[in-house]
Amino acid sequence: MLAHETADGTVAVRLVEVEAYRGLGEDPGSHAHRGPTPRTRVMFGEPGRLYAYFTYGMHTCLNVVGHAPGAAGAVLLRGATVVEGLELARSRRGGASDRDLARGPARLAVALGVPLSASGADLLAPPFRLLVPAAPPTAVVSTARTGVSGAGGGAAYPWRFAVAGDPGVSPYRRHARSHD
DNA sequence: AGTTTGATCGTCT
DNA sequence: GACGATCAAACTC
Repeated sequence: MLAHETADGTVAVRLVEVEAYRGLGEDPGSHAHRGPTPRTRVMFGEPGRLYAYFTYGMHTCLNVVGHAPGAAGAVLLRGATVVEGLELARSRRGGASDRDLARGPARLAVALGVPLSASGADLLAPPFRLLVPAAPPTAVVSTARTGVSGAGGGAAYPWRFAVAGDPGVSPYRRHARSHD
């Protein structure tokens, strides 16, 4: 579960879909594939931090940095259901259905009210709160990652993990520009 | 210094 | 199912 507190209040979500990315040549789909850059440097640092990036000219997506010592990597938060601050999440998402409030990585960032500038923040300290449920979900499925182009998008990297059948899981989409 | 591309979403058909 | 929005980072001269 991840919570974020602002002057407007607190929104908390239960994460039901994530994707894993690694760095340094091990994972062609990762932003950290070619080593650290100003944007991705946080992926090479302390686990438990936020890696937020801006994409498609208008969207912010959130990752939790997490990897073995000396490695690099992060987990993209792709889908969630709102468990606290429902009214605030609704107002931020302007008219979307309750199911769609945090169903998708960019929607999730909007619902939580996390700005791009928060990248690098410690998710274990205020205004954030990140915790693992006492009873982890049992029916977790792994599939190919969503929207990833090139070699990282195939079945070679089945690093998308979702709670089976949960309404907060986003629909699978293949990469927008992969034609045949 | 110029070009390309995207870990997406909402809207329209 | 298809497409446009919109811009920063990364890549190519």
